[in-house]
Amino acid sequence: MLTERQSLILQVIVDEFIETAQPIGSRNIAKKKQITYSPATIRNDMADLEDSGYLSKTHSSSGRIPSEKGYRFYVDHIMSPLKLSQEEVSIIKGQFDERMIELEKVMQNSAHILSELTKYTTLVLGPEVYETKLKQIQIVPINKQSAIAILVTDTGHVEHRSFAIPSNVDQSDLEKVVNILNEKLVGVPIIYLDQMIESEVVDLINRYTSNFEQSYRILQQALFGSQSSSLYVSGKSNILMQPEFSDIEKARSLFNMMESEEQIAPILKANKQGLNISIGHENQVEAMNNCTLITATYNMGEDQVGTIALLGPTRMEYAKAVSLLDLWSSYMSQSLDSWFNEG
Amino acid sequence: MLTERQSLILQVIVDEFIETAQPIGSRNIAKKKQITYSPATIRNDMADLEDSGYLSKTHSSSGRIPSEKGYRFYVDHIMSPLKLSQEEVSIIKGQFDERMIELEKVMQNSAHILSELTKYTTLVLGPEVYETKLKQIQIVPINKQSAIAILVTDTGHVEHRSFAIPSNVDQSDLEKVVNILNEKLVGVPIIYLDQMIESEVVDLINRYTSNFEQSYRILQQALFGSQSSSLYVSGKSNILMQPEFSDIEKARSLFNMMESEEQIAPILKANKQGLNISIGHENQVEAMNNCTLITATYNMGEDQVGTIALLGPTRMEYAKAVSLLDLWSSYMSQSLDSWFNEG
DNA sequence: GTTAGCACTCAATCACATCGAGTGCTAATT
DNA sequence: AATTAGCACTCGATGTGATTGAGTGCTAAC
Repeated sequence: MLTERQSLILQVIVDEFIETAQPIGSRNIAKKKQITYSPATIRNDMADLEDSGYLSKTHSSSGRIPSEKGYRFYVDHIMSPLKLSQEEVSIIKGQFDERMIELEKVMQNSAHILSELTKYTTLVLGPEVYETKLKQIQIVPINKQSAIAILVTDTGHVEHRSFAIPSNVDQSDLEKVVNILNEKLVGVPIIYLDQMIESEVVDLINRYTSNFEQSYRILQQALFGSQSSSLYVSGKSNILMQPEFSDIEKARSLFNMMESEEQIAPILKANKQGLNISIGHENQVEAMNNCTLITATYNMGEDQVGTIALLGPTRMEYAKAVSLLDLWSSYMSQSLDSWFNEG
Repeated sequence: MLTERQSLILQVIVDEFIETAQPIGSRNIAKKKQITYSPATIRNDMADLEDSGYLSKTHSSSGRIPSEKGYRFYVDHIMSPLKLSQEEVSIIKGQFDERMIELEKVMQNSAHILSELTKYTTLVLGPEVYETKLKQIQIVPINKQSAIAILVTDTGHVEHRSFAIPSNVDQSDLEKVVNILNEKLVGVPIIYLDQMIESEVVDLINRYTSNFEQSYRILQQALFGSQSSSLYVSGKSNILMQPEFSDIEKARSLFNMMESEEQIAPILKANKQGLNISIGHENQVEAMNNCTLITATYNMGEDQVGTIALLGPTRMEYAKAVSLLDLWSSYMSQSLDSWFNEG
């Protein structure tokens, strides 16, 4: 375990490095007013900290920089939550002051605001569509051969998908099916729609329409095919501002990763309830090996419904990032609660 | 005007520079098999070309690189359209083979495909919503105080917007309004909706509902407020691969520009019918001063409905880019025609 | 009009010296 | 025993020439 003094030195080094991105030497540490020891003493502790893996050097006679283990210790044992400025608090709060109607807009705005406040990239993963409930199904024919199915959920989410109408399916068949679906399925969680249809609706449809097979299968495919997920990313270009990504190659690989939703969504989903910090190689994905990802979940009642995350260099302003995410997710959870209680 | 030989030399320099991004010297030009002159002769012509502004040097004893004027001449007078490979043609064609249902998906895919083929950034601006016709209006109440208005156009575009329901407006009022709107307005171009409502529908609504003022105004605001435009961008990170953007600052300013739709859309719209090439400072926006933007419009019958564009460094593969855009926009126009004739 | 020849320019590269912020270690001090 | 002062040492960063080589412009010859 670290001594009191070692811990203090580690703290100074991490704080300083977060700010300057430069290796820190013993003399500079000694100048800090919290520090009452001579450079030599500090050097000894620094050597110990390096031996136990909390610090490392860029070359044999350079100052020290925190290792991933060092950040980990800082995050777990040293860091204290940052008091956010009045302005920061009110920007986030303001976001939730208006009546929330469309969840998607809120998430979009949130991503934007947080990336502005932190200068990191913000990722917001909304509630899975199938965790919400069906509000209404609509079919809008576009021309003789095609139509659009629109599905609205109780979160105000609108999902739509086009499909071709086979020539032997009459439009009135489709209408009947839609009517039945609406009658029976409104209020059902999207995740249960499939089972529900099989168990309750199939017979009914068969009774009323002649072309059940086609009209139903088509609809099913259109509505329950690949769910468009709800990932909002903002401030991608902030990454370019970080000196650790002045190496174009690193920036490129991160950008490539962020362009594919399929890669990011599972990473965000994998995190547990509450706050999670993944530092450097704790991230499985190689492109993120010199990044830190901080995720926070938000809830609806007891259930975790979504995740928000900040992605930055390992040299991240941990205290600020954590405080902002904490604040945001509590507002968000609260907002979701009142939304569903009033609604 | 340029002599035959000067033009040839310019062509070699531009072609070579496009490929290598390095200044070209007279000896290297002389080695080309199309060239039958000695380095000294070429040097004289190069000096002339520099005097008249078609070439420039990076320093006093370096080879030459094309100036913007040089590119302009190349594009206007030298370049011949590139024969696309069988593969490229079939990738683009394949895109339009399936029956087109949702215009948006087509545009999304197109942006993706073209950025893959060119390694430049692709921007696709879809038909303005107001240029298309109304297919249907729907209102889906989410809870007591809020609802979502959904508008479907004949291009398969789905627009939705949430709004709060004032307490004194009954849901049945809204429904009546929606019914009237649908009866009277289906098939009307979105751009005329506003006038049409004032001239034809207002009286009717007043006759049937008690709370016309609120219900109508709300709907109007929801439906005809800020139109979400339809800009699709793909391959942004390709920019990072170009050596001219290894200067992080330039990359950053481009990224910032591309993050705001408000900045890009007008630029794309400003271009005239057909193919347009804006080289370097011909672009008004400062961030694009070392870029070339090639835009092509696509049509529906006689009317220009949208724009597709490639954004790359001024050192762009002009011939290929132009050929690809030409091919794409002809397929697209054709596809749109058959869509509206069959539909 | 074209080309050979030549002096000249300048970025790029390398070798070398210098500087200074930093270290590790030892011996003195508290 | 813990701390500190002192000192030799390391190594990146910076600066200075020297060298190289790809390029030019100009002049004179073809």
